[in-house]
Amino acid sequence: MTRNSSREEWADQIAALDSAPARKEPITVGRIVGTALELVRAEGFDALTMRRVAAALGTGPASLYAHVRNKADLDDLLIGTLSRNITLPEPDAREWRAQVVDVCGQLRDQFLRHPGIARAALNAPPANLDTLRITEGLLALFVAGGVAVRTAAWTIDALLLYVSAYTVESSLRGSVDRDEMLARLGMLPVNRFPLVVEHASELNSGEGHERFEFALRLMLDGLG
Amino acid sequence: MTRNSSREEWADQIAALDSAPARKEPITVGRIVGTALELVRAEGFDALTMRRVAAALGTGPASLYAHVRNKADLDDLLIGTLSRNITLPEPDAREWRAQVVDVCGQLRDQFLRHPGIARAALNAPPANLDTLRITEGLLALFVAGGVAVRTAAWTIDALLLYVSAYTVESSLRGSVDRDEMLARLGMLPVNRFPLVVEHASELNSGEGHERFEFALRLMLDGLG
DNA sequence: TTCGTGAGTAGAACAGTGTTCGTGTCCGAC
DNA sequence: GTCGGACACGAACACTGTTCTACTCACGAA
Repeated sequence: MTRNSSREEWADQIAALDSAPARKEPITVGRIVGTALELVRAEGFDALTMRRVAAALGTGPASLYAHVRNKADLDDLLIGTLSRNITLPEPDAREWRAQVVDVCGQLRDQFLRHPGIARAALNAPPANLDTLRITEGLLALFVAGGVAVRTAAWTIDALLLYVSAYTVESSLRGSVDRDEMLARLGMLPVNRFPLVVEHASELNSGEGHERFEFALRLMLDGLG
Repeated sequence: MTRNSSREEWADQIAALDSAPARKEPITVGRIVGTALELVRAEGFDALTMRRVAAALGTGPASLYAHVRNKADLDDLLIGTLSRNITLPEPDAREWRAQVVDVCGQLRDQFLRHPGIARAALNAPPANLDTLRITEGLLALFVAGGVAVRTAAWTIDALLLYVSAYTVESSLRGSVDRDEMLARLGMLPVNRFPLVVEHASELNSGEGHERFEFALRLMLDGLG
């Protein structure tokens, strides 16, 4: 050990006075998922890169691959943790439909709180344990409502697909300029788009999540 | 001009005997979209790269940006051309539902023929002229069926979202190992997933596009 | 106490990606 | 015939996910 190297060590130790407490806590899957989720919440799904997560943890991207197989694997973990936040109600045969709508609403809100993450939900494998928990819970609601299992399974499939698609779309149009949209529709040639032009305002109607709940009711009211 | 350079020119001219006819035809938006679509059809949406498209056209990626604003712009053009392939039926009040199902089926097939392109459809701006043509056509069918315009508009929105989500999902699971899936479901703890385990086969049922048509009927049968 | 040993960490690099800059080149209109 | 402007494109930039390869360092065995 030369004098120089001991000097460097000395400097490192001094620098470690600040960074040590951050460096010391080991990298775990939990910390990775946590910072990733926070990153998505703050800057959207496109900002979620291995480098950004690693940097937020004070390290390089290579360190993450000891705990996570892939970026795709990380995505699955994210939607898993999101799914774990969903509370499944005790089935009540008299208002099972409202309970289903509530669960879907929870999912929607979880997804919208983390803009763009629904894209990961569409790509996630259907065998994920946490999403299966939701499927189980929804299935129980349908069974309580007296719906045949096969019908219930297919309806649940459609519902979850719709929730994902809805959240994907509505999280990338951040508060659409409805006026702008109406103006554009107004510019269309009436002979080619008679209905669209005439009912432009109806096409763009729907406050908050009206369209969302409408679609859910559409699928549920035909059952039982 | 040295002798050498004229030699090079000579060599270039000889080489041009083959590449000239390919080089001569100018790059147009149509040729870009065509080769891009063919690329997606052959190798999937992930293989759609500016570089790949440019290479297939015998040039570099920079050349594309004279005709296309973005990759996102190219994606929009692609789903535009796909939408233009949809044939809209003349509304028949007696079987308007079947007509709607048919149009959605055309869309589904177009998307599945180009695996993964549905992801672009979800991100496409709703003001696209070609998709508005489809909206107009569907709206006409609903109006012929006596459905209120606002209800029709919202239902169409839900339908198109579902079609996109369905095709996204079913184009990335290339012929799922249903046996594998059933085996995994069988390994689940019965106390936590009683319904899923018991009805595993029902959960994975559905041949061809049965689930697809079921979901469409689900949304349509509640109307009118 | 000393010595591995193996898991966890991380720097550097690779093959890709979308996109832009500046230079070139060639065709058509004056 | 000459000029101008649209088009084409090589090179480069800032990114991305991922892997290779060293390297540290705490823990248990001899």
